[in-house]
Amino acid sequence: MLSLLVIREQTEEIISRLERKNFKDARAIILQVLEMDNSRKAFQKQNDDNLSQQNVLANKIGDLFKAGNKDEAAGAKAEVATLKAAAEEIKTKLTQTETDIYALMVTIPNAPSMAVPIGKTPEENEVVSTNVKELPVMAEGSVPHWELTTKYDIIDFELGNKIAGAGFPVYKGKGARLQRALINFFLDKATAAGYTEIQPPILINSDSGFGTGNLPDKEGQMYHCQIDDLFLIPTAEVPVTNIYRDVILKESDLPQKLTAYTPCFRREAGSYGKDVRGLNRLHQFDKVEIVQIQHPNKSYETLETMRDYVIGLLTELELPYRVLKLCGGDMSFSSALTYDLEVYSAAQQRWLEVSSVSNFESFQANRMKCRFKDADGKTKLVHTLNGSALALPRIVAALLENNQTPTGINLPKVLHKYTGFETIE
RNA sequence: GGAGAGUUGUCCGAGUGGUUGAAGGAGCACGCCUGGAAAGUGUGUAUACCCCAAAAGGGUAUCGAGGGUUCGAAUCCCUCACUCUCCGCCA
Repeated sequence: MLSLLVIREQTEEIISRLERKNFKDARAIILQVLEMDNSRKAFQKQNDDNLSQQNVLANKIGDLFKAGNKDEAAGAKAEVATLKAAAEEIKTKLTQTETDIYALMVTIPNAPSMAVPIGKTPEENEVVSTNVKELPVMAEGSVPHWELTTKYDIIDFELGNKIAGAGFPVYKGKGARLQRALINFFLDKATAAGYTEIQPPILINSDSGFGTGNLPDKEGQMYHCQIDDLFLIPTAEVPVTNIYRDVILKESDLPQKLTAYTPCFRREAGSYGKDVRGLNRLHQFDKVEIVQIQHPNKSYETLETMRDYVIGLLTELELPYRVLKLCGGDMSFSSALTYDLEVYSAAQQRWLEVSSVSNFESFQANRMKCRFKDADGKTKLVHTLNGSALALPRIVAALLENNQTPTGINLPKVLHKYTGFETIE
């Protein structure tokens, strides 16, 4: 969530940034937060003063008892009782105000960077770069990936239905091998780029879910193991970023760069139709994630680096891609600036999102209490960033569709040493 | 799953009701000492919120988490979480 300090100090800026995300009544809500915070301060002052007096009396009573002065001690006890009675009401007001502020704060999305394009729908996202001059047209006889997977018997959706349900495909033979190859390729590349590989838990508790902004309100997106009150991760971002929950780093520790491969689980409640056909949208999928914890002054240049890193992956995979800077209306709740990377599927004649790279600024850090000590010894919130590098299913879909020939699918050269084969036939 | 022990600051570790935010030690930072270093020595070394224009200074809270007893709790009671040991089960 946004930090109250920032809201207080940069009120106008925050309001105009929130308006960029089409956040309704941004001004009214921010001003309300400030007003509530002012009453909170007043209540806290009263409460602290009251407690302070109680402490003074408690010490005095101790001394009186030692001196054997029981009568005076009894008088002081009566005074404390009076203070306590008064404290109860103040304390209630304070707690209530804090609860109200918190309830309001968690509903406020992150304020977008001023670089975010204004807009409401995905059509208003800004294309910032692409390696596609003209949209490729598929050769005659080309088919979408869900036909190819059956033709070559590499992914079995029906079998997955039997075992778990729709959206849980079974990868077989070269299909399974291709998954493993991509995971290794992505992890090797990330390691070479300076990221430390992590294998995190793929179940998380609610504190972790809160830290990255997946809870509250987005429970519906995650699978929940009720007996143990644990959630299956929707992305490695959650366990990996939460490594830094309640941590105070040294300035020299920044940046922290981590990568992790995990399966990801998403309920995708309400999704249906041809957009979810085949590999386009799954309940379980594989993804390699990159995460950075960075100094606030450097987070945006880091975001560019991470975006370019992902572009490098797509280039090596020889896929047609484009990079979008998301407009205010299409951004996630927690993000301050997001680049989406999409690959073109000529067989489906549509762009498929394969990566989302975001700077959360201090939004997650504030929830997680991840801070660093700056040169002056002051404790400040870090900035967190992450990106998919990459999500497998749509990459696989694009690889299959774009590289199909009548006799088989030719895999890009970089993958050969990982797969151990060059074509799927 | 059964039985027992434990959870204190960056770390180790004292502390069973009264200036204990917390002894002592280590580490770290800065200074002195030194030709330089080690040793020695001095000082400092949590987080959040609040008061104060700011600094200085002050207040409140925090000894796993939450609740209770008490004028007063790291210290007593209850609940929960986690860790360790032994037994059982098991990839």
